[in-house]
Amino acid sequence: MPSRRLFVTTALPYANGALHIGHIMEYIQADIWVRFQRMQGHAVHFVGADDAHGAPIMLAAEKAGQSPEAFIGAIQAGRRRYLDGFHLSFDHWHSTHSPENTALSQDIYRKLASAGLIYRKSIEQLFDPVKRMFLADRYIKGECPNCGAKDQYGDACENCSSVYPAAALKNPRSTLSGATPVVKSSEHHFFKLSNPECVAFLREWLQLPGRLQPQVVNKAWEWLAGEGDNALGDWDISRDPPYFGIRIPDLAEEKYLYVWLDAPIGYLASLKSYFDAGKAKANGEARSFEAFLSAEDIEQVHFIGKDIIYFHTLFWPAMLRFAGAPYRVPDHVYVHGFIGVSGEKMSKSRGTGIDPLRYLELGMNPEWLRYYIAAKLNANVEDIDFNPDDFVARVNSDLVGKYVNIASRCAGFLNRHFDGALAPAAQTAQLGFEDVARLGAAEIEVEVREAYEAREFGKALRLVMQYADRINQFIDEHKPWELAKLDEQRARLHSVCSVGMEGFYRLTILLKPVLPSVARAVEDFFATPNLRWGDLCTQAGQTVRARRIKSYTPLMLRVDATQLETLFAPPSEAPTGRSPQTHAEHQQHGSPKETKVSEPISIDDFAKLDLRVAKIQDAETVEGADKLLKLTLDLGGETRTVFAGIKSAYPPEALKGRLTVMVANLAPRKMRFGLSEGMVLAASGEGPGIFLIAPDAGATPGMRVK
RNA sequence: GGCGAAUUAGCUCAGCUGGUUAGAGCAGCGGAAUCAUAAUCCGUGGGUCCGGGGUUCGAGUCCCUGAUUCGCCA
Repeated sequence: MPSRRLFVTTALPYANGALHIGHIMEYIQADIWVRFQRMQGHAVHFVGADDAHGAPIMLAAEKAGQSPEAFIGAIQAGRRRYLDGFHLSFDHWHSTHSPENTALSQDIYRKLASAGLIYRKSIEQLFDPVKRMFLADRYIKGECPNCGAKDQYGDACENCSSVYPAAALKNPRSTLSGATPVVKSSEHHFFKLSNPECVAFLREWLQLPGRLQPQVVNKAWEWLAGEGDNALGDWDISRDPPYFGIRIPDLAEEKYLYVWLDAPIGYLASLKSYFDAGKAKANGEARSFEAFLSAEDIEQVHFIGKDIIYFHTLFWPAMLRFAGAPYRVPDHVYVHGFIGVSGEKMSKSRGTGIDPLRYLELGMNPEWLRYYIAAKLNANVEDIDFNPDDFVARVNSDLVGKYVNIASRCAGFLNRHFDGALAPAAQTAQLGFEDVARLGAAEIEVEVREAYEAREFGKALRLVMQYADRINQFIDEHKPWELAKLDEQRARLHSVCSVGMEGFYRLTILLKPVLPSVARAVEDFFATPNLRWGDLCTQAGQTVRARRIKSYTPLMLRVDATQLETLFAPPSEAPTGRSPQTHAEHQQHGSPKETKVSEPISIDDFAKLDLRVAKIQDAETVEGADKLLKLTLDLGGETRTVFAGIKSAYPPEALKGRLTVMVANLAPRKMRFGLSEGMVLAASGEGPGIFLIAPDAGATPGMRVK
């Protein structure tokens, strides 16, 4: 069988914030697919990188008092914890702010220019005279020219839905400096996407059967085939200084490539860096980066979220196609939906998100999440929902109750009575059991394989769990616990438990793409390293390699409901300006608010907050909660109980008698440990440490903070 | 406003090109078992397939229309 050679990427996370559950979901999806491909014996080169350029990062760094390089460096340094924590098997992780990306981006720019696809045109834009920079629509606010609504962004009105150029806003102001912007013109560089040859190419590229999901083709086709006002426009790919990005080459004037041009090139930059570091060679790829990239036998596969279809199905293939060799167009762009929590869209500020790092810090098993997400994923562009009760039920029932339980219920007998040895195949055959585990696997093997290949993970896992059901039924039917009481049934006992174990072994292979760490433990348990798909041994007469087990220790624990409670406990620290779920932060005007400071609110909004000075009467640890302290707060007459996630920062004794500030009108929240009637304010950042807010001397409990 | 997607049991979801009494897992209920991390096994109730029209011998599946939700566009 000719091995496939795959170059796989996930969307590059924007380097202005921590990874969130949406990123992790995408990485899990891609990682499962990649691990599955590796188990088939295919060569996979799986890379990621940080998307590190653009105005939002420049401004965020400035605000943090850091150089952009230092800022993105700190963000990038934090990635490893997530990638390792969730068993994400990237072969390499790089950054778009790198020599490789500069060289490749400039090379692609030059090639597009010499292909005649880049032209220059002067455009007028609003300019912030204080910050001395041009303002993207997201940095301008004013009154809607149509309905007069206040505080509208520079592109569209949220109130009346009308659209307008930023310059049309009444009383515009820069959200960066507060200054009134002025109109100023500048020469921009455009990529001529409307070029007939380019459009023709895209039509053909989009339509290749199997390249894209049908929904994605339809969407892209809509953009491509638009006419009149909906016609596909050319793409503005330059930015004026100050800008954190890559210089446009061969140009006296200082201009930069728009971040969305160099971001996808980051896929290639990461691959190049991976080759240059010798890792490709170590991974069995002898060719050079250029030779590999342009080779016929390579499949280039991108996993992305639905928010960035536009860039990956229009600009990206067009850029690559018209830049020419050694660049090649993507073979597949696989698109997934978003993940929500309990039916709500993700929102850190509303406390409904799941912080992946917190998940890990609570000691929750990453493979629970991998399994749960896999069980809900299919090949469609559909949003999925994280439902805590569903999560507990699925993980505990499928993984612990069904799968791991099989090993647990057979291992005791095998170790006690047979010193861990599995029964010889011949004996099992003689008793008529030989085919139960093998046939069960054989029946689903092709379907499971095809489901993994097609990213229908939910379907794959449904089939696998059916097989686990069969093995449990088999054990139940033959009742080893009764056989164990009768000496003359020894052979029968041995075979029944061995068949159960062989079923467990095969289940492990089928689940290995999803549960790599459990699989490793099982490989050790059977002393059969590096299980591959072929180890299923589903052909008639085949027996699995494993013939002996070690002593059994629980391979996976049940989800502890208190962990989930804590995971969803309202963050007691101040909201930390997390990035939203989308991967397209730096271009989506729909979600511009999270870069550094939250969207402005009115004084009325603020007035809704009833902040009070509170005296901490009592503070105590909470049994069963790793991070919580139970605080009894005196509001000057009224007493409140609040659970705060500050245990790591403050010993309870140190808090007693202190004054702090609490949100007094926060809706009470029922937690496992009791009712929390508000929250205390504390500061925290990317690094460790939680810092409780305290009023100056003289404040007394019950005073309102405003 | 235009275009598109979604809406199936308490929960999470399957249902391919229209074809017999609409399925699974979990939860529920009733039993069995006690090897196993109270896991497992057997049985069972439960659905105007969002509403309303229509096409058809036959529609969850196709068409029209309305509602809700979510996208994209302008």
